[in-house]
Amino acid sequence: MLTKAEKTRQFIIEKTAPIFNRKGYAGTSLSDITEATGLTKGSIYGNFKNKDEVAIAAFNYNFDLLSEWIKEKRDNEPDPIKKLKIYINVFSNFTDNPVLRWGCPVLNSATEVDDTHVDLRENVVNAIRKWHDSIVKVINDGKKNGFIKPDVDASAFGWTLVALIEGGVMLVKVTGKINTLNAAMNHAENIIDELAI
Amino acid sequence: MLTKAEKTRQFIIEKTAPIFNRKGYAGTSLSDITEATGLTKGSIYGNFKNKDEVAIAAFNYNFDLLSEWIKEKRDNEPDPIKKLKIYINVFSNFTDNPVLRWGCPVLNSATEVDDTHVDLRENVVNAIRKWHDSIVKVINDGKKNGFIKPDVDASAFGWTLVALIEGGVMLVKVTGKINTLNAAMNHAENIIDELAI
DNA sequence: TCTATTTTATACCAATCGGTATATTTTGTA
DNA sequence: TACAAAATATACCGATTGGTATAAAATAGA
Repeated sequence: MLTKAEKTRQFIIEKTAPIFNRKGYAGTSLSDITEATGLTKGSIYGNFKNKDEVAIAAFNYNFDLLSEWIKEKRDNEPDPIKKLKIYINVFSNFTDNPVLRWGCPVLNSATEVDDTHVDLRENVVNAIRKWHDSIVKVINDGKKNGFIKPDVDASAFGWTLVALIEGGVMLVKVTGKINTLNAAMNHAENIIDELAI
Repeated sequence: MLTKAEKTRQFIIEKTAPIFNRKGYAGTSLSDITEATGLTKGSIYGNFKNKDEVAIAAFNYNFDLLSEWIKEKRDNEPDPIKKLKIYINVFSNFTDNPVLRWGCPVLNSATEVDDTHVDLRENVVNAIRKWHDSIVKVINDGKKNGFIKPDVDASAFGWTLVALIEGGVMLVKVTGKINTLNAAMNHAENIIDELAI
């Protein structure tokens, strides 16, 4: 059974995760946190060491939520080509996703995090690596099962795909023009199709 | 002749531009500005209305510096395919560039700027548009002169290229692994080659 | 139900934030 | 060189920042 504190901790994470994603680490203040939760500073600091710890928990919560969203759709799809297109689909329809609606946590955190927030940075790098690994795995499985060309550089393709997605998300977020993201995602779909044997 | 104030204004911009690029708008404080310039608040506010105005001037200074860096190399190159590859080359060797060494101003500002900083946002959007336009122009000129396939969607290609570049820059900045950017840039080179007739 | 422990609230801290009124200094010109 | 105007420095403002010591309240086990 969850103790009161564990429940409160989870409650704080859930309530502040969207705020950290939207306003960033530096942009989210303690008063933002107390306001969103209805709790006081004493309660926040009783459950977290400092703001960094809340930020890290919030980032991981956001990333896990997004990963789960993708994983569900991906696992229902046997064809590796279609598996890869799930990523494109999710980000193309980013407004449907409760996390992405307020921006991509990876992109938002990645640009903000500098050398002063070492712990948060480590978590972001780890998240990106997990994401990349999941793409590489789909490709390698696809090779094994004869769906994807054996000479494809899975790692390089993975980074290219992530770059296209994140760059596209950045463009649509700042310009407000969906065609910017669409252009990048259409291209991504094309290069995914070219992986097929 | 430049008045004293005009010279000071320029001096403030030059000294703070790298800081705004590295630490972001919210992350750069007035004391960062006074420290970097050796001036006092009074002098800063005598030449700028507020911090926003300094941030905007710094962003435009960074972007113009980067644009000029690219334009010089691009104008020396008659072949449109090679012209396009200049963009890739500049970002691949981002450590050589005095602006990019501290991050891409477009990427850094784009993710941070929200609805509260309308003016800065407008400047960022404008910069991205200029960048996109310059790519579109190279492609259209290339079509006219028979170097580039006539059925290429110049606008879509431009957004795809920008997405690849910015996504790649984000990846290398946060992971510290150059192969992430290289993968995206190698792919970009390939799709540029495919434009050729 | 009593009590020890955990959890939350209150009240405060020094430091820093962006910004401004005013005094001082520097500048360009007559 | 004198003097008005422009530019810079000083000293301050209230608000907010992240954080903490301690008191009050809620919880859980006996």
